[in-house]
Amino acid sequence: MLKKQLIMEKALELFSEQGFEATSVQQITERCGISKGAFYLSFKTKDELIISMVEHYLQQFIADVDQVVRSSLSKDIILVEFYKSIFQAFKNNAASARVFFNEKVLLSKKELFQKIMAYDADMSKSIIYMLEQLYQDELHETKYDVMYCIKGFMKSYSELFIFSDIPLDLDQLAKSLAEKTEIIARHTTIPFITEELVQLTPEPYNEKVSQESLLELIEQYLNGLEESIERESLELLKFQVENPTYSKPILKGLIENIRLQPDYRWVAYVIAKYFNI
Amino acid sequence: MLKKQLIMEKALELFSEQGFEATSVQQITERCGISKGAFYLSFKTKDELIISMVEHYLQQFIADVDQVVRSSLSKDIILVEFYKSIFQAFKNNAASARVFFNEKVLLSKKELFQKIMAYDADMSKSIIYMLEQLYQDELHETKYDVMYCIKGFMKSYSELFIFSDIPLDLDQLAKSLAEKTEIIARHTTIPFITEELVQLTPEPYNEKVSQESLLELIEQYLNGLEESIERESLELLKFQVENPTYSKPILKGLIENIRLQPDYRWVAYVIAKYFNI
DNA sequence: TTGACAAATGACCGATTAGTCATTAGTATA
DNA sequence: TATACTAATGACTAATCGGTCATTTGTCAA
Repeated sequence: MLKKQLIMEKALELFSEQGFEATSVQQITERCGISKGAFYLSFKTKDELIISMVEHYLQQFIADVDQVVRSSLSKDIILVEFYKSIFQAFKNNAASARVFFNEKVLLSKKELFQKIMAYDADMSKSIIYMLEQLYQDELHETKYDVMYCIKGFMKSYSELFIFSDIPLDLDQLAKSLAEKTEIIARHTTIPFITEELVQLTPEPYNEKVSQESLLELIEQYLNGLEESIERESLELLKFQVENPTYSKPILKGLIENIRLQPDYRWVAYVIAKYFNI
Repeated sequence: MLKKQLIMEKALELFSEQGFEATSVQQITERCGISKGAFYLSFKTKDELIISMVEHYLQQFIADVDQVVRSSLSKDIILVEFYKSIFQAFKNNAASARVFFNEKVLLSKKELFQKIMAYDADMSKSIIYMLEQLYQDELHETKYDVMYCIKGFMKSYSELFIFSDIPLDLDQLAKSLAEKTEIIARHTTIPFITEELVQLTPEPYNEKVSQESLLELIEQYLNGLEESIERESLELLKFQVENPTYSKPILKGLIENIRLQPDYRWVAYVIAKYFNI
């Protein structure tokens, strides 16, 4: 487990410097100070490595954003907090962002392409959820356009984090983009992304979380967790997946316990989705 | 010259299908129906090929956009025409866009990275020029933010062309984005990209066009041009570069002649820049 | 100290790559 | 036809790649 993390860290550095295809397994193992054989004890192939890395990064990102979106923050600050969490993530993981948001070589690997599209759809859903909470019926036809604009702001402004090292005022940035979003939401009258258009775009194949696969996921995360409140919470939740008896508030509380552990936000996100919380 | 074009075309197909690194020179030559040796008569290395392709594509794109921006279209339609030209380019070159706007492997090649940044800066300048024409002093501090938003819209909405084949109404799209741009420009009050921030970002090394290099470029384009009004115009302009005597309107007229030939928009753009037109 | 097992090694393999160059094919001139 | 020149070929090389596996090293309990 630790070896896997080491490899992923060092590989990220190298991919960020040279790109995925241009980095050899040899180079990765050299930087890790391990042998080539040891690499293949952790990952079956080089592709499995990059897939794991992409999943890890995107899962964190999506779970982070979703947490803000589903939080009970008041309407007037939720947009600001939304942007803050996004760019905080960019700042903290500039190297990852460089590799995964840009290196679309990844897209030529069909398995990854599917997954990335699915994660992107998750992100879209979170944004739409936020917009619906914020504006309810005020946005008639322009909901999806506002969502596209938000994603455009993210893409455009994230370059500041990816291509330069200038220290940036995240609060100011978040405020500025929140205002822009607000303005677009309030004033747009000509929609382009209509409901029909959304229907036309092929729904990315989003593995619906089965009870089985969720139990497997939880088991996997339990392995990395020593005796603690978080572990107990996760164990309780595992039983609940098999045999639900607790009320929603209790479930939500248990999930929040898990979310406190940064590396466990993804499993919290998936469980919350499973219980529709 | 023709061989080069053939190679670039077929290579684009393959890169679009498999990515750059995953495509071998062998595959390219096979699809072209030529030998491996013949490839190396046209390009010194595989890298030189991808660099040429990126340059060709970006040059077309930038020259197209700049033409609209510098045109004498009335203020109320220029934004719409601007977006129309951009997405027309995306539509016509979806394959190129797929490869060059996304495959940022390219960025790991430092020479290309520099060039792409320089082209991006050209694009930014065109957009800023347009905004200054449109809003003059009405935009105080938010000029650069509006520019970032425009680039964000481009990035976000271009996905529709890159990841799906749904037929899209370009007019509607252009109108919708023009409205959004207008709204942002009129209402934004909280800037983030300040003049100082722009000063801080390292000016991309933009080869200033020397007389020599311009003459070389013109010569290169003259080779591909048979006897015609366009050729005569370009020849006249060549003499003007060496020894300027004509007035601006005449120069502008000659440049417009060149621009009529689609493949020659780039040289027209560079000459116009040289003469400050 | 021994023996049993797991963890880790790195030499090795077949496949593939970018790039070269001696050779040939094609064409224009005399 | 003979000569001279360029355009084009593809077998070849040296290097590198992802991945394997017989072997060694390290770590336990007995």
